[in-house]
Amino acid sequence: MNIDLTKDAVSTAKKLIGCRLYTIASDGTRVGGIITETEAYNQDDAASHSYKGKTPRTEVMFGPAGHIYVYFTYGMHWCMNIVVGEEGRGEAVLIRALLPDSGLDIIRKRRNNKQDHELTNGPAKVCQALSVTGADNGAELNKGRFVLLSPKHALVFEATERIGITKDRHRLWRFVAK
DNA sequence: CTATAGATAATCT
DNA sequence: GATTATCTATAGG
Repeated sequence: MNIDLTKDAVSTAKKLIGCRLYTIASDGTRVGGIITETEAYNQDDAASHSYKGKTPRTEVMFGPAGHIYVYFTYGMHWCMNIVVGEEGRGEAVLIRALLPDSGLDIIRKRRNNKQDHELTNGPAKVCQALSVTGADNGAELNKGRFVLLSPKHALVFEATERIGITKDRHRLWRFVAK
């Protein structure tokens, strides 16, 4: 992994498109694939959990880059971010979608045998497929069960408005591979 | 294919 | 008490 995660959230969110993200299953299988959709959040952004400063929930966001920030939402879903930027700035990149390329059997099982195009095309689906929960909050990439690898090939992407937010909609901080 | 309702609990006001 | 960085099932075109 040679991506520099200590740059700002917007540029890092773009660089993460095409990277490969996996978690290691209990049998050693790598489960995950190529990141195809990300969103950037930082402390100046009213849509960000870090906007109002450090709280018990957002503590990890204000820690060092390269750790995982996991949050629970809508009463039933987990979503995962990669903490980026300089420590203390409260920046992170939400992993919204993957193109699975490893551990497909495990992913299908965890995702209740959904159609292939619906396995990991949403942030809570990614967490379910990679078995990420609140227990993983604060974990460090490439140390424990999380693996992040550089892209094999650069991907073309576009910038759009972020999904599911009501504040600061105008920022084009969602990045989607074409 | 699009549109919409309902589920359901942590977090913050 | 309101909001929420969502997903699924279902109804309709």
